Amino acid sequence: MARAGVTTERLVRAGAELADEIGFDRVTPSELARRFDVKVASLYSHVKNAHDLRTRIALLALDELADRAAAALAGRAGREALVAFAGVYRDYAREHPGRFAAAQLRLDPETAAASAGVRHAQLMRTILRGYDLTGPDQTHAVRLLGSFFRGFVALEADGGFDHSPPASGASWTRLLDVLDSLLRDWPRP
Amino acid sequence: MARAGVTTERLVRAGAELADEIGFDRVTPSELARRFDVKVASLYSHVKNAHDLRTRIALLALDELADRAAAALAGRAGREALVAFAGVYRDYAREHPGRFAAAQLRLDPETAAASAGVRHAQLMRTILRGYDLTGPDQTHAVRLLGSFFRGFVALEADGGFDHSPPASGASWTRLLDVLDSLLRDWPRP
DNA sequence: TCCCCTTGCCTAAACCCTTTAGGAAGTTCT
DNA sequence: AGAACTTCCTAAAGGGTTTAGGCAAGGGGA
Repeated sequence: MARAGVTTERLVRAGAELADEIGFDRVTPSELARRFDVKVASLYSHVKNAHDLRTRIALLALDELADRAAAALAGRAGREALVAFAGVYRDYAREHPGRFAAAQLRLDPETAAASAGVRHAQLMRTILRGYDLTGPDQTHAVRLLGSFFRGFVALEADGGFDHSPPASGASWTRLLDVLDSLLRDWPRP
Repeated sequence: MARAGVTTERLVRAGAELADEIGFDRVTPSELARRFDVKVASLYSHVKNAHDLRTRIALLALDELADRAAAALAGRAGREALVAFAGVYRDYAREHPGRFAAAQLRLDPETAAASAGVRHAQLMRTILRGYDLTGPDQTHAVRLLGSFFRGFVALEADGGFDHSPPASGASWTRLLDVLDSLLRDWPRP
């Protein structure tokens, strides 16, 4: 009987595609098996279980995102870096809604520690090198940016900005300006 | 045969409790039926289907949140209002993680329009009455606050701030100060 | 080349969740 | 009490998840 050539690698990659097509929550071993024209049970040699599959997709997404962010930040600083990083983040969410949803899967602490989430934190600190922030306030600023990016993109994805002007893109651009200004002129405690 | 006294109301309320106990994604008709000591099929007289149940829980959470926010904002303005609103939001997420997750369920446009989400937007505008913001920048500011609140609380819930100091609470307090300062001194375009 | 061993995929089966159809028992109103 | 309605039930179909056990394809070694 001919082999379909399923591997963990290909499974995860296909799962990511599938997530972008039909939504991360509908990515199931069953659906994937259908796509590979293989019986469901066959997947369980490559992936521990459904949760394992979803976790691997999440890790893939985090990795891709960190790769793009790193590329975008190369050679930039300050405002330019901020805008570049933010653009990567938002574009990824729009191009790959399923992967982006996956990236927000809650990971258990050990998995999270080994994930690209750590790289993300590092990259954010890189952005701030262009501004004059030190000590705890640097961490606070990282958290402000991270929260804003994540919150904005999530709200946008949920259509939260659709039913009143201005368009979400206008807010995005303007708010990046505002944040740049805030970082340059960070209030003293 | 004795009746269990199931109603849509009690079902949704129990579903919300359940969400806080075991997570919103694990709230299922089956689990609820077990809690009410009733056969699963019996629920379908009170609730259209699983999705309907989840939507109702989401609407309940949005309503509760708006109620609390409205109460907290009464008689406050400016910085005080900002801190009060933010506190309500974060406390609710910590006290009721399942309900909070439910509140972020993606609703179809009609349902969303009829939800308390609209009240939320209104309340945020109330906060800004204490600051000197008009026109599009007022909307941008609302979106900044909404994105930050949502993003921060989500990241905090996912344990994103757990593995490096300072504690997330310190960032929260400090960042509210920073945002207050930003709103008072909003940069010109 | 032949054998063997690993590995990929299969069948079978158990279990749980969702949803619909149709029926019986309890409740309410007249 | 009888009619009408509501609540809850049984039965059954349809999927998704997961494990156990088996057959055969493909690669490595004698």
